Amino acid sequence: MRLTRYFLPVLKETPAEAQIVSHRLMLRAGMIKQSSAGIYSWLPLGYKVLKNIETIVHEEQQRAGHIPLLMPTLQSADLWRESGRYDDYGEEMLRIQDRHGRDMLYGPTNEELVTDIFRSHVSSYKDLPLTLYHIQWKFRDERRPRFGVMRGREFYMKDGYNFDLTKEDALHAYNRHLVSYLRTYERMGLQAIPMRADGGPIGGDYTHEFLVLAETGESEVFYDSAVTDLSFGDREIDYDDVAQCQGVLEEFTTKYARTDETHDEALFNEIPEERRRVARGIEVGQIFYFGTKYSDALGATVQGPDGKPVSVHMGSHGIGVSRLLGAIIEASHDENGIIWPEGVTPFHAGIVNLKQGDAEADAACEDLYAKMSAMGLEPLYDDRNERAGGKFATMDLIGLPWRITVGPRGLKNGVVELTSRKTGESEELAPDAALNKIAAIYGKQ
RNA sequence: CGGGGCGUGGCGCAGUCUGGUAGCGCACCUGUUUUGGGUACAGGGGGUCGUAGGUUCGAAUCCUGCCGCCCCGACCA
Repeated sequence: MRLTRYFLPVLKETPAEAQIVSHRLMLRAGMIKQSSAGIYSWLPLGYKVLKNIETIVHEEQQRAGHIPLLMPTLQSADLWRESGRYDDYGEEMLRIQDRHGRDMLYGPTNEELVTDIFRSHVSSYKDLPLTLYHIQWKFRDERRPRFGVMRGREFYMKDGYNFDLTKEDALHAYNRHLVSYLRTYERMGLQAIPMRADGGPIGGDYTHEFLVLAETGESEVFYDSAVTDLSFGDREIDYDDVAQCQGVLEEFTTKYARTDETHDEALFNEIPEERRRVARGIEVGQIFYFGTKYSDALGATVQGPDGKPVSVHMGSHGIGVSRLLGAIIEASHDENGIIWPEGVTPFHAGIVNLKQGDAEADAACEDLYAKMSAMGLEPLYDDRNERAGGKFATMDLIGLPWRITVGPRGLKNGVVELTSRKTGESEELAPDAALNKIAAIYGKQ
């Protein structure tokens, strides 16, 4: 993309309403525009990152054998009356009426809808196990939306639901989700620690929240520092292997890691003192096993081998896709702007032309741009007639991991400059060598 | 929902106390200049002062209602 043809409304000054760094940077980098309290338009750059994150979530869900579908945002109140949650959910649920006066609602979650789909079409134990998920906009009418996309009223979320014949099968689904979530967050350059959590209104004995450590996190967390040494890495996983999934769960959840909801001071104090950590975290996902709560309420049963109806065991699992943008920025930025992890960056690299209009510099940039595109990489070429300082400031703000700086001075010696956004380190390389290095980083060679 | 604060060109703000018909910086447009980390100068366009009502010869400014937004707390992906 050429910057002169793009829409990137960056701001030099920070809008007054933004208090935390991710919100400020998202506004300054032209990623979002607030529409009303807790509701945002996603401008091109923000939309691009949102879609990148969504893609990773889709890929990892499907790798784990989960099946995508799409349910509506607007739901009939009838199903919610049937489950008993129409009255229970309270003020956070946005209730509306259609022209016929029928009660509708903007879905805050989808247990009712997905269970309805299930009971309409699944009637035999042979159809199990089944895990359905979707990524869809949700609305929860927060009393006090804040922190930009981290606590919006409208938010984009992956929610999935597993249906199993037995508790054992459902617990394997639980483990499978925990494993797939570890992979998902790592691909985004995040360390998200599974922590024992509280069931809340969804209920359930088994539940973990995934937290990204950040000073601005809303939850207080207590953990053994050994958990931050754990990394999923690129190990092979067979998601059908019950023992392997169970093993990963044990590896990642045995050490003490809890939020303030479930914190146990006595257990915490058993950790060697030098490994005790009290910090803050951003919740970016949660998994539940809740048994037959919804299947009982909504009559989701299958016929077992003996011909008798059995309520299915269910769990639900969520990843806050829109919230993740804020969480990633909270975890990865500096005083000059965002530092995107390579897994989610909106463009693979920036090309800065230090002297727009100089025939040699223009030609070198065009050549880099064409070659990079041919390699399947997406560069952002700053071809504005701006001064170097302005171009560098923009690149730093929007946080592309790599920048190629092209100017007449370097070209005289046959080199361009390749700079890492994260370390700030630069090296001078022949243009093709710089390209090869970027291609290798993104596995395009 | 309790407490606090703020609404003035796209953004950041001054002006409000003490009423006299709107200003600064950034951004934008034109020209000159400059060009390896946000050049300098000159000219220019753009504002129902959140909104409705009231007081007054006269309201951004004083009074009242309403709306919107932000922060702290309690609650939540």
